[in-house]
Amino acid sequence: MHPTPELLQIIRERGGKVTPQRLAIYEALQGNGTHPTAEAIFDRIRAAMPTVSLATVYKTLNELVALGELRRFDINGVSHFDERTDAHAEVVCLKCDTIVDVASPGTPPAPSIPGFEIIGQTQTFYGYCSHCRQIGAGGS
Amino acid sequence: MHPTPELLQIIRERGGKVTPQRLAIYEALQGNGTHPTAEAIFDRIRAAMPTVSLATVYKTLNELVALGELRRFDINGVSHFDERTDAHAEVVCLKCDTIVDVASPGTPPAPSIPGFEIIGQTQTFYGYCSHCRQIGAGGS
DNA sequence: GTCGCTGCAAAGGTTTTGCAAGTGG
DNA sequence: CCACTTGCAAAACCTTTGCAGCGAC
Repeated sequence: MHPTPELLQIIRERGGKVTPQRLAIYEALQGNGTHPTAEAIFDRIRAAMPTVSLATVYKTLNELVALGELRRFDINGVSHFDERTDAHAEVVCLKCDTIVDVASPGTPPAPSIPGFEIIGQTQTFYGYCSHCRQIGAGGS
Repeated sequence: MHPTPELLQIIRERGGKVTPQRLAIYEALQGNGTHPTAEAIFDRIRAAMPTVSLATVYKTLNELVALGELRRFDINGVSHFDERTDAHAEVVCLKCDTIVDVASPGTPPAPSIPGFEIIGQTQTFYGYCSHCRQIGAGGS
């Protein structure tokens, strides 16, 4: 994702408007290695902007996804957003659904599938975070 | 995922019962590189078992996930199920959401995160399949 | 002043749940 | 027979949509 000033320019160039809501959402996304949900972003900006609506957050996030500035993916029926669109690795806790970016242990080469155009990739590691392991993440 | 006979044994050992529904669902999952949705499984077994319900399919699939026999993940708000739980690579079409397993171009080493227990991994490649590219998948 | 954006509330689609009836062991 | 499962339908959940009013430019 581009830094906020560039995002504002992109919006302007497309005939869009720079609103306080967009600004707040862009800022809330910057420097995030935690892949927040729409609701997490919502809560974050509501502190400074109590009247903002969840629908607006969704619209703005989807807009960024359409612009290729954000990657969206679902975990257990909930959408998460990743400001990184380049190849990287992430770790997912199967219990609390927390997702954390990690240093890629080595970018694997892209496979060649005839006719398929690859535009991005991630490595995903599943497991249990230290917090959930202490609570007890094993069977049942 | 284990082959059907072993799955039946696992169910029995846990005090469960071998029902025609479970049998049909296990069979429908075997040899699948396509990561079907619950509804896809539902349609598949309904041909031979018209009275089966979608709720039963969900319950059975979730049961297999809890047993570690199946991996579940969401694409655009819809759950897909993968019979492979080992490290492998897959390709996702961003337009039609089709997911296909591919030969892993090389399994990357797992990163070391203190306290985090890694139990599985996948490499995911995003892009557009040949079919969707012909229709026109670019911006718009 | 215009056009796009916001916020509200209601709709939409998928997945889960509760419970009576059915069935495997 | 008893306990586990099934199937139905309703509930729950997240996300999207429609529209009137507001605000950026």
